[in-house]
Amino acid sequence: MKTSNIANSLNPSQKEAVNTISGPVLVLAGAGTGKTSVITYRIANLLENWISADNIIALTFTNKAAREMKERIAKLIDEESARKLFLGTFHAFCMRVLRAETEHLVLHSGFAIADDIDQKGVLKQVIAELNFTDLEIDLNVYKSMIGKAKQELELPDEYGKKASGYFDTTIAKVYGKYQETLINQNMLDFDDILLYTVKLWQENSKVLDKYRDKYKYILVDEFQDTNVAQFNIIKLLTNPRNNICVVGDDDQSIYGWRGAQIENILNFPQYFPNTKIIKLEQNYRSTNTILDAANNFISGNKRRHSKKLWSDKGRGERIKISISENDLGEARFVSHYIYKVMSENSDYDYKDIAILYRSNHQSRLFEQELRKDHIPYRLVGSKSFYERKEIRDAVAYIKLLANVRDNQSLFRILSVPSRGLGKKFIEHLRDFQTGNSHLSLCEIFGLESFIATLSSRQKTSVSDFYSVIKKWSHQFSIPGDLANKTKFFLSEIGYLQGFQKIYKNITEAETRRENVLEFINAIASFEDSIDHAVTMTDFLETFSLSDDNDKVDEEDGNNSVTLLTIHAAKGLEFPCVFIVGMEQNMFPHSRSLQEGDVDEERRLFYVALTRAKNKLILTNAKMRYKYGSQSYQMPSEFLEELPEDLIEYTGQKIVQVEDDFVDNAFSNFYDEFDI
DNA sequence: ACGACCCGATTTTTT
DNA sequence: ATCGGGTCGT
Repeated sequence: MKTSNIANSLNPSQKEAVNTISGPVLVLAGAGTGKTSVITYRIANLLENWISADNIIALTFTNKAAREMKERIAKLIDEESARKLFLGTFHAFCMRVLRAETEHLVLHSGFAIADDIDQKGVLKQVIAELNFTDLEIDLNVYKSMIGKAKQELELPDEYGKKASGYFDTTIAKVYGKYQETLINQNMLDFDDILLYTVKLWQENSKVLDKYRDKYKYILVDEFQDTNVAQFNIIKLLTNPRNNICVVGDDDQSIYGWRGAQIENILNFPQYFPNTKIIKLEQNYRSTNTILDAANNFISGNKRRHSKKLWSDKGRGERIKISISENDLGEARFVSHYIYKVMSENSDYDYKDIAILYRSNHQSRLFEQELRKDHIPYRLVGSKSFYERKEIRDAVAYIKLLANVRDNQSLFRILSVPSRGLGKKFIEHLRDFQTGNSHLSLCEIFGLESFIATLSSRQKTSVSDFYSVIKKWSHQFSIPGDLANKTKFFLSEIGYLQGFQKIYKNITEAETRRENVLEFINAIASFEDSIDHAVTMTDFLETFSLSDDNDKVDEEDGNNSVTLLTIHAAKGLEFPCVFIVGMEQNMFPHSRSLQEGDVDEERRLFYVALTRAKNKLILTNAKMRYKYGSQSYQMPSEFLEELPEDLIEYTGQKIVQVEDDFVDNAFSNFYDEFDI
């Protein structure tokens, strides 16, 4: 890459971010300010300065971000360097470390990643074993408390030691046993991936030094989303050189509920003395009307690095606000408005339009109305192909093969299709294991002494099942030919044959079977994408660590309106954006109002506003059905903070109002709006 | 073992 | 309204 190249394509702040090679750098990259360009050019510039590609590590949160950056970098530098540098997610990087350092871990080689469902299964089992079933603590509470502890690097005994109340001690006990169970099954969960890496490095300086020596230049994307564990990974890796560049936007920190510590970016200059702070404020996306509204709104938040976005895109149109009588009216307004936009602007396509909402369930009415009006749409983040029951079952089968100690997978598929081995049988199996605890449940199937305790019908079932598992786990220990082997295995184990038995509706059975075959195709294309023979463990790891967008076939490079949550919209942009459900308790969400932490909710609105390039339409309804009954809604408090001169109210003549709320006391709240 | 029925919850979800 | 989980009856 030529230095002149940088000069031509970057603005002065971006250049500074690219050219400040050593020492800690904090790049505050507002929405749409060319953050990705900075990271990619910065990497190119490091290489230009004779820094070797394998001394560079760039960490992202999503595979998508990593992929996009790789593509951009590939255009700037030579392919070999692009291959040598590490550019990937925190989790992918840490898995690489853990696989390489397995000897220092409590896990054995070939350990597997427990997904959400596995975690819940293990928890359920643990709670039962501890006789905590009647404690009225929801499974998800255990899960999130344990997750939080792990993200904050607290191991079970530390957590137990500082636990005081009954609640905490209960969580501590479950946490301890949960961890034990996972380890016994040679598994780790997502949070463990980070936790184990930190602990490994903290406890083993030789290992840490190895990685410190290797990765001399560190870049982190979306830094505002890092949690305690991730911050520690960075901090450990960076010392003592401190050649670290983090890029992020505190105003777009919307994952606090998932453990992200906004303090990491707010206090970065304190954590890393002599930090150079670079603000990117020139926006390449939106009109100044939109930016002013966003700037003005977010300046209401106290704890933030101040910045003010601007662009050279002129004033643009005012932001529209539409108030409908009810939720259906709102959906119809949006659908009709889309029609209007499309007919008035020949340069707009359906794909230029997005409908953003706070919670997923809000999509329903919009889908309904868009369908009615024959407007093509696509839903982002709905239940993916891989969440379907039949796919999960198929995955459980191959997970069991790759790791016979995976009890959750065993339980899942033991009765799919039914083999006469049900709840009673599992109980019996568990009892038997108590005396043979060194063996996994699946391995017990091969024990003569166990077979002897079964009825003749069960004997046949168990030995048939076990012999197929045994045969194929041997087959799968040889790398390569995964898709074919999977097909034969699933067939022999009776799964591919069993669909009519599982799903009595014939067409349903056929569809599900086709889905599984499609999944096998996905395995095949994974194999094709790698230039050497791969193992099932390789596939499963890539599968577990990949996000749903990856997994979903990119069938639609199509032209349709996008429906998605604001969270899912982060990082995206659209010429025309609708933000719907602008009502108190919807947005801001009632939960955040109860918990008194509206700042993150405000940042979420900021993210929503800054998605729009030209047209921005905010809508709400005076009444909507909530949980099956009517609820009168007040307008969102956020609307009050939009400067008068940037907005205009838009009529709703096209909306046929079904119900009459004129006498309703709540409608007074709308008097202040001059419609 | 499996399906019918009841109850309760119900924000967001990068890996 | 709707979904998932759990229980109960067959």
